[in-house]
Amino acid sequence: MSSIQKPPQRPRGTQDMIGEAAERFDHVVRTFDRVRRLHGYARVEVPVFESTAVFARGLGETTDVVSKEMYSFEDRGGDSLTLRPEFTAGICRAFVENGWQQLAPMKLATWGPLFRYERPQKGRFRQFHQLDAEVIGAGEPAADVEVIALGAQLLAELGVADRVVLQLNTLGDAETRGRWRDALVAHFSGHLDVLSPESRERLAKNPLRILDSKAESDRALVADAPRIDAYMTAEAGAFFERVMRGLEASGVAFERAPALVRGFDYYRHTAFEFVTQALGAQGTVIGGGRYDGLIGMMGGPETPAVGWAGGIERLALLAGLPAEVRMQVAVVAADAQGEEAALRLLAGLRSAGVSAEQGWKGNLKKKMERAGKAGVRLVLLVGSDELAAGEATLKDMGSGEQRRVALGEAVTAVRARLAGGGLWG
RNA sequence: GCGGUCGUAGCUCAAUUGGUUAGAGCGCCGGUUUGUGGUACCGGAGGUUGCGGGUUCAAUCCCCGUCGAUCGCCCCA
Repeated sequence: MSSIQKPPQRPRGTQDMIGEAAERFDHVVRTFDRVRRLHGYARVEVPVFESTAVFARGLGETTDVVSKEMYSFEDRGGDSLTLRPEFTAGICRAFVENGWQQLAPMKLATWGPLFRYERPQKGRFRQFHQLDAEVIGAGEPAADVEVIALGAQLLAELGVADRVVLQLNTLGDAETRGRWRDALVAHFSGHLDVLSPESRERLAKNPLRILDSKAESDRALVADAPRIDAYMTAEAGAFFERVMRGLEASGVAFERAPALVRGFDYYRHTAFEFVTQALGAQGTVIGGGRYDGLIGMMGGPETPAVGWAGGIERLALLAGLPAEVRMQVAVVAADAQGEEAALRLLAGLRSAGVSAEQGWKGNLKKKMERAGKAGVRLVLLVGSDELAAGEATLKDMGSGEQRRVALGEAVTAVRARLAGGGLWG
């Protein structure tokens, strides 16, 4: 007889969550869902996997995500598919495919799992989860302000705003970005001998990246590298100016981060990150920017857009535990005769909107013990004694007091007690 | 993909310079007589020391590999 030799193990970089971790995760998602409604973002659902080309073209062929981190596979029909490594490209694909430009401007929000084949670390997983917000079809700086304000309020509602700062930069328009890039390449190319190996690599792939190099040897070079402001077109400069003014008017604090550069090729103009010191190397909790060229590049109508993604695991690590959610009432049958009455009470409580659990395991003592551990405020007890009088016993687990109530009024009595704080009796 | 640290019960950790039945707290299960929880007392289950090799009379401890976690790099949320 053969048996499984080793119990299966969860794949590297994935997680099983229960208890506190699961509650924190859920708390982030629920807070996001509440706040995005306040801001008028509609829910959008897109597939977890797409044709590989959606991401390969959208993110830029040379980015790490595309060149070595995608979970790509061939399905049985021979098509190359990829588990989504980010949200934006898929949403844009949907926008183009379904002709959503008729609905523009659209404010969309979603959340769910993403996949990247990376070496796991604290706050970095192979299956991870993001919140996502996009404003599509709006080229006005007010849209940038709008979407950033959503992030700011989310952080405030999660109670982490004091540990997170908003770093803001602009990459300018296509012309600005191109000229600045050329200047940077020229600057760094003149000092190849000093440049760190990592940055020499970046020079070819994404020279802007060198600006936030952590290598000691790059520091001096970076310090006198050309700054974007010198290459900014008048239009791009004015745009950024209006974004900053808008944030100030919205009460969103930020700091200018001239070295902030985002990874994917599609970013233009505004780039921003909400960053914390509290999570080590993975300090970016929300990141995003404007990507005016992406939808046109995908074959759709030229459509400006801005958006961001937030790491749920990272936010959950920062945010405190939500207020404890506990069962309000436990219904307990004292003996076999009380079981049906207990089920009736349970159903009555639940349909009246009272969270209720039943004790079904063990003797009465055990059931009470479990009720105590569950932290319920009240216990409704029914057995043959109570039934003989058409009543149930209502017990307050805080004070230990108990009294009889008529079966027909038990639900009302429970609600009054829960709402009340009113005196017993 | 690169470098460092770590891996003992469900959880947090112990175990003298390698030495014989690997311990504790918490948690879990049961009990302290009859229909009542939280505190207290008693008892119990649970570990092939991540896995696989090697050195040794003897390995949780030393060596190698592997898997996983963790810190930094890279990248990014």
